Amino acid sequence: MIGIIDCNSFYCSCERLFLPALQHAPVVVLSNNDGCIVSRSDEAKQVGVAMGVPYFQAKQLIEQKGVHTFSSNYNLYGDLSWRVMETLRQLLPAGAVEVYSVDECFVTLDHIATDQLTAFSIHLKDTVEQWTGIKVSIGVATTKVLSKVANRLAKKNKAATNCIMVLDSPESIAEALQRTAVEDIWGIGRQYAEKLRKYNINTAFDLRSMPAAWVQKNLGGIVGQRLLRELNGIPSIEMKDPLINKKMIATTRMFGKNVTSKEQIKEAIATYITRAAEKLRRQQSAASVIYVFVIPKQEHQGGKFRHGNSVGGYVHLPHATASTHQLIKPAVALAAQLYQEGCVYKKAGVILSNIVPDESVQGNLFADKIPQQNRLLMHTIDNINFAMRNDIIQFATAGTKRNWKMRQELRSPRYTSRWEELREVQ
DNA sequence: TCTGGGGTCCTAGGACCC
DNA sequence: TCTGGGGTCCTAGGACCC
Repeated sequence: MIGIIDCNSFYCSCERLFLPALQHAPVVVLSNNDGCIVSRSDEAKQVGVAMGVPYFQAKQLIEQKGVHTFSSNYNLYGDLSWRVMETLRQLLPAGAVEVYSVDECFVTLDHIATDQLTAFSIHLKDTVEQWTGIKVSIGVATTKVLSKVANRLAKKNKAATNCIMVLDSPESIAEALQRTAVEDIWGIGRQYAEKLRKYNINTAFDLRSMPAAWVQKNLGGIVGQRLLRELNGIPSIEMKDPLINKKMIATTRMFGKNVTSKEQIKEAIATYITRAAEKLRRQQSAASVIYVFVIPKQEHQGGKFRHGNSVGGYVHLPHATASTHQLIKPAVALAAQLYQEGCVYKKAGVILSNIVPDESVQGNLFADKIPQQNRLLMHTIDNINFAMRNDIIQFATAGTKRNWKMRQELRSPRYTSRWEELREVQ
């Protein structure tokens, strides 16, 4: 059997952990740049704050209902996420935990007898809560998709389920599928949901009984096939090896305010490349393709919000590298090419791809030899930046003023990862 | 006035090969 | 006037996830 373990309102729970007075208060956390609402406590949901709406639209309701608001604090969430996952790794056999996102993981439970699954799930949930202070919900079934169905229902009916649901009989599975709308199935997004509704397929139960050929034709070929098999209890989405490295690494940001000068664009791209290269080195990889893009401000024409069209371009490097300064130069040159005088920019980003393991970087017959002393230099900079604070050492291209940086006006202290921001108790 | 960031997988279609 | 078949590789873009 497979379980999915999911932290309840994760970002909000992290914020509350250090402010116990907010334990039962409505809380929301905003996306980067204080743009949208990305996490809500149950109390915030109850007073009617919707998920994903722009902050400025929800602001009035938030103030009126006394909802506590935080900018996102990824240092804090990342650290607490690690603690939750580490706790689970200690409670389960080696290799049984697949971290799926910052607040979720799949676990294999094949070593637990079927009639013990509920008791064991309670044990996992209680231990995580006791060791980390974070509450989780657990769904268990024969496939990933079905465990997601179980998890969602458990979380929706906390009082009745104690946040745990095990689907271990054909009857319980059928009932759960009947209670799940198509758009709530893992793998069905807006487009597919709309299509399914048109064919009068409204619940997961309806979808499960569709013929394979129909699903193949209408739901993205083999993606749909896999989903259908999973709904029918046949495992078709494998557990992933957590050690597999990323195939692309992106760093992209909205600007805190409108950006118009070429210098600012170049600074931003240099800063993003620095971040992306750090991520690259952390997984001991090197990249040989750099994609750089900028997004101009969209002309306002009423109706639905959308970004302007992204303007971007590639550079293929002669050999893969993880050195910031080897990446920065071509990236900034490309940014300068993309820049257009008189244009107002809202967002920019870099994506590194063609990623290979660092030790097996292919030599290039026609390019100069790779200077090896870079690696030691980069390693030293990473260590100093990690231990002291971000960017105590940085490349000059990245700028010193950075007046384009994102807004984060409501960020809580990084309680668990910075000495100078430790929680103080009088 | 103000709308996030970072990923994965798959498909279709073009270029190119013999 | 007549113009094949089969395959691979690459890229752009779509759909999805949290």
